[in-house]
Amino acid sequence: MEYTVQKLGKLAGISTRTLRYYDEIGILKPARINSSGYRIYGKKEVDKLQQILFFRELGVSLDNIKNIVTAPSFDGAAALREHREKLLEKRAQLNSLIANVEKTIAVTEGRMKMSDSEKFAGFKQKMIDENEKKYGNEIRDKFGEEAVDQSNAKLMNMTEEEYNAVTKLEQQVKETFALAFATGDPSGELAQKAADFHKKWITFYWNKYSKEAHAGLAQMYVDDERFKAYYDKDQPGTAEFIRDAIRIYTGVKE
Amino acid sequence: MEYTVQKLGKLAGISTRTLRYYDEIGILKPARINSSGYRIYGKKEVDKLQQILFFRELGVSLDNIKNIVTAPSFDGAAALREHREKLLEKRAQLNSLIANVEKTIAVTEGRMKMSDSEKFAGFKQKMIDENEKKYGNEIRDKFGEEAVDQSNAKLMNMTEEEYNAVTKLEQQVKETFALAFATGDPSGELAQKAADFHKKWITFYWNKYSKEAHAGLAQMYVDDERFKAYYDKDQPGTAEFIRDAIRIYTGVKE
DNA sequence: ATACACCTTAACGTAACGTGAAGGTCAATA
DNA sequence: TATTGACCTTCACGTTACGTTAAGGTGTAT
Repeated sequence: MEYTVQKLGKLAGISTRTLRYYDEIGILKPARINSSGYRIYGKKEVDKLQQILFFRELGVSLDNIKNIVTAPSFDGAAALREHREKLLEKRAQLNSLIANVEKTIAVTEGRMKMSDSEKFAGFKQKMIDENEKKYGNEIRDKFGEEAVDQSNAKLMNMTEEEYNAVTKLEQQVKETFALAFATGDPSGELAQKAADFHKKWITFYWNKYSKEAHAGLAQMYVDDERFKAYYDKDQPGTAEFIRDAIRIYTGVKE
Repeated sequence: MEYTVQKLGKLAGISTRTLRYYDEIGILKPARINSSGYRIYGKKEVDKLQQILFFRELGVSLDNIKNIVTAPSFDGAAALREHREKLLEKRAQLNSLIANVEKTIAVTEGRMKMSDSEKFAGFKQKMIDENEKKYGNEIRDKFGEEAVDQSNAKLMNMTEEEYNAVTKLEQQVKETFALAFATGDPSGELAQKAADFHKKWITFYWNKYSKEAHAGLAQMYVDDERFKAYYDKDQPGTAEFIRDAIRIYTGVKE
């Protein structure tokens, strides 16, 4: 039995364009081309197409399918296991996406209050994620893997009360430094008060405090472009001001 | 505070290309263009970008984000609820994908036998899905919604034993018709035996049998291109042969 | 003067086809 | 025999959200 594109397409439930595309990318070539240039498929091609569509149903990319169905030595099972990992990852991402979307809906609808502990848990996780994504590498470079993991663990284990405290503290750090910046004096009372807030704030994340680490973090606010951009957002020069204030506060000279 | 593309990009953690693209599609235009043609963003744009990225994180398409952040009257919450539905659908698909992949892995690894009841359940579901996708509309047109739903329900409620029986029967139908086709006589003994197998087979799916419906189904094998393609796969003309045999068997004349 | 870090537009590439457009082939029909 | 009409063919653009050169202008420090 021989098939033209349309016949084979109808048999398999796919379009003729798909068959031409499969020919184009070399995943399924017709058995022969007749004198008019028509693609003619035979029994072997039908079977191969079934295989292709089977894997396609499983969400495998055509590129991978090509390897699976053309190279007889190719380990299809291994490819599928790898594929499974990717799918699981996708699902995990999708789950967290859905959780975030639902959270947002709940908040906008006013069904959930800001102090709601469920939302709180979600926000902590999100905060960790964001921290990791934004600064993860730099912080890891500077303080080592272990310290970051411990910091995250600490954040995860915070109670809601502690979380509220640290959030408030963060706010105070920002505000006080903004006010201090206006004075222009990093050794002034306001700036030193801000540096103290800052110390208390990081103490929530770090399990041990040292003047050196504190001063090091402050220096990073200036050195790392992303930190700097963040702190300089409203007032350019804030990052340097913070570093100077903390240097004075800790007594650590560059 | 004003920003060029790179500064804003670093602040927000995105590339300059992304900012230019957002300008291009009109989702985030710079506050102004300076004398050298540089894009200059202001505070308002920073805030808008934050919004955009927030929704982007939730997996909303830029097209939808555009509506959300540009039209002030646009109902963002409603858009999110719609988005949520899409995500849930995606997850459901992903789940069934993963289940199928795992099933396939298990089978290829020989961990699961063909008679395994878990796999059986999955296959039944897959069979229904495939039937629906391939022939659903045509069958619904001909026999009505209810009949199809009942047929599916019947399939779902089959025991494994029944399932094995129906699978075997299907095999017998195919083989016997193939042999009968070789004789060329639709009224011959073999063809009539095949028609009888076919009757028993469809009885597994239908909750009532009638000669007319049986003959009607047979006619559809010829009329519907996809059925025809399926039955003609190995031997062209098989669909007509089956119809003729069943017409004789049921005694229903066209 | 030159180097270097910025900025610009333009255009291709990505995955897997859908959707025409323009033009040849084949069988049946008026 | 000429003409439909249903096939077939090869381009080639559109889809999403950018990444990635390429070619060329701008700004500033040395």
